[in-house]
Amino acid sequence: MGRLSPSFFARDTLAVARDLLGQRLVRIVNGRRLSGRIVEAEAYVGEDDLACHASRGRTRRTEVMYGPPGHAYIYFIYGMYHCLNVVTEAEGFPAAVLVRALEPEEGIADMWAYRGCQDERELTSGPGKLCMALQIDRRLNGIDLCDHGELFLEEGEPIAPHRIATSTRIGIRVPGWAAEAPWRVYVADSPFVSGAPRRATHRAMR
DNA sequence: TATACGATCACCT
DNA sequence: GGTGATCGTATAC
Repeated sequence: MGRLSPSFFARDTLAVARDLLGQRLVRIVNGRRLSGRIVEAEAYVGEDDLACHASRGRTRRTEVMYGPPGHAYIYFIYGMYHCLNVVTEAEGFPAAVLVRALEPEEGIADMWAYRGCQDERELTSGPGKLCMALQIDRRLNGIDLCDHGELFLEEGEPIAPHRIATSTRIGIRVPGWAAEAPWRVYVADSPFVSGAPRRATHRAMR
């Protein structure tokens, strides 16, 4: 399987978010492959987007988002969870896609152990959950996903456009348009998106 | 140095 | 529907 290349990520962030649906996130742990197809993602775009961590400028934390596309921006949140993003757009412009949910494929037995849950839909149906299931933490912050041995992205089958829906981003409470921007994309009929099962409230993309 | 809070989750009613 | 856990980060003193 081919890996996604830097040119895939050096594009408009919303386009990257949409095109990441169906691609395979792969993590190697103890020589074993843990993987799943991406079914939910969110775009965070530049300093003008108040929901984006870079809205407060360039700091040690946000440094990676200003760097080259295709690198991993991994942050620690709520004292106990990690979230995985992929840096997008040209180097120097801070933007990234948050990977919010996967459909588990390989290494599911290992994911059970790392997650300690009973329902397969709970393994990777949220940004914090998928980082637990795939043993992703800040030690991997800043790595190049296009050239790394233990965390990378492989080409998967594309998702048909009529299966893709959009919504506002989850957990965003900021003033202005950022809270209303429909920059979450997900596979509408997947049981593995966060919060599923849910009623479809947003129309599919054209 | 001190403090408030978050791109979440699990468990409660 | 609601809330506590738990700590790095940004920001204020």
